Amino acid sequence: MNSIVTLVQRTTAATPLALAPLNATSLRDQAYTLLKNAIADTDIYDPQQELRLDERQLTTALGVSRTPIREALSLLEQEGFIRTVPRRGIYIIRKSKREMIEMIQMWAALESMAARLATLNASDAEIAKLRHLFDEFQSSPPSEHLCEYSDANIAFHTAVIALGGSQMIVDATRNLMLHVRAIRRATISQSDRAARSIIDHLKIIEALERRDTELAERLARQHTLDLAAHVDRHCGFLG
Amino acid sequence: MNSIVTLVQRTTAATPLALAPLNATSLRDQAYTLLKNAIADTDIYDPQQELRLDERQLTTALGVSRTPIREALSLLEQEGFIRTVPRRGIYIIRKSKREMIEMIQMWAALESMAARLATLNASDAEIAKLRHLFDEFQSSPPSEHLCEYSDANIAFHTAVIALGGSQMIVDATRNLMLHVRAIRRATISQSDRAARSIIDHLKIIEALERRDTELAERLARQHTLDLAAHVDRHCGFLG
DNA sequence: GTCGAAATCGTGGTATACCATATATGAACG
DNA sequence: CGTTCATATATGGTATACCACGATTTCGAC
Repeated sequence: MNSIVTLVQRTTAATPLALAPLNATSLRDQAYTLLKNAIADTDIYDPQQELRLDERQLTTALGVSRTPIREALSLLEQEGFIRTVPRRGIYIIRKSKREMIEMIQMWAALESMAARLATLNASDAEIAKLRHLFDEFQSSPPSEHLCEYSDANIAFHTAVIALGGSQMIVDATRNLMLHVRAIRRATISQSDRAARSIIDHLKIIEALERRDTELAERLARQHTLDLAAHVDRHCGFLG
Repeated sequence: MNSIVTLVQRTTAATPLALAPLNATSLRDQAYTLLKNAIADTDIYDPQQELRLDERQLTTALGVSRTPIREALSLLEQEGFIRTVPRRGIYIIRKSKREMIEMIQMWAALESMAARLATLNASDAEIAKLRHLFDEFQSSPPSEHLCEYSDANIAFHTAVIALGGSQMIVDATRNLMLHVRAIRRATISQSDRAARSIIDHLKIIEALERRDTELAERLARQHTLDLAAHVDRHCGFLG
């Protein structure tokens, strides 16, 4: 592959918006992002879903050699999204119920710590923005637009974590999110979780506003641990 | 490299103990483990320390080609141990003070969650073993053997996390440990932290034994947050 | 002697060929 | 018809050659 082709490829692929970081990212990173998004958008808990990846096939699909593909797959394997079995293939991992619960518990630990830090470090303005996130959902019951509510739900938790101001926690939570998202989609429509969820969220916001460190931490933790308990009871379809 | 040489290399390198998993690990994984340990054993906060790695140099040192080396380095980069700068080199990362504090806070979040889970799920026998870990240090003051105390200190925290029963938390904490270990080594000898540390640990053990979920969680969190505050005050040598 | 341009070199990124071996396939033999 | 062993094939692992590009050095002009 000569330089012109390489340049064209990079230019076209690295311009999802006009504002590219000026430096073309490596093919490895592009492949990594692409594959990660693809996996995140796949309903891996559909029993019909094909979970096997093929290195050679990906190279032709993405138009690059095996090297950057393999490096990207190595990263995804370390993050627990895929598993490579020598001489068998590369498979997207279906998380077991136990693993899913552990991830939610870990999420609870990190978000509650973020809530604690938020009461100590976040500005009033930042906390106020959090409340605005939910204004639109107070007017109408969430059962009418579950899909948007699910997005707002995720946005709320992401915002709380960002409020904590710890980049380390933000990064650690991002991958957990991708794993848990599929389950959250499935559980939000069950029973009356959406309504209860809003109440919980408002209480968390109030605790943050009052700078009640212990309460905010406890509420954030318990809210997510409730999800873990719910998954434990009602998600038998997980391994 | 022919097959015999490869076989010999694998056999010798994969036998730290007689009980190898029967399947020789890949060169990538061997290089990964080797480099990770090497970095962990390096005093990266010594200003004199050379922090630059060289791919080609590593290949001759380990006797393998660049490919497995590069894949191993990719993993280490994702874990935050190194950073590759195109056309400049690969550098071991020195964590800033802020990053170090964030890691300790994250540690606090995860260990306190593990303590919570331990009160709910661990057996009495497992908790009892935790107390035995510290029997030897009750007889003589820890100031007399700080080095061993530091090891025991790490062993205690690792044991609490294991007691939680969450493999996810155990894995997430393992890398944090490597990063924090260097600092813990430096801080344990300062002031009277060792003595206070033992008192804290005993209180945590008591809470676990009494199955006091909230207390165990709170003590574990506060103990580690104290370390974060200590680093914040006394570790100006960090970036 | 100094500044700048050109050549060289060093380094990470990529492509590709080759290797080892588990699994699959099928033929031969009972 | 079933079992077994040899061959083929597929797949991940590794080695290596090449490339692009920035840093450094070198050399020449002023």
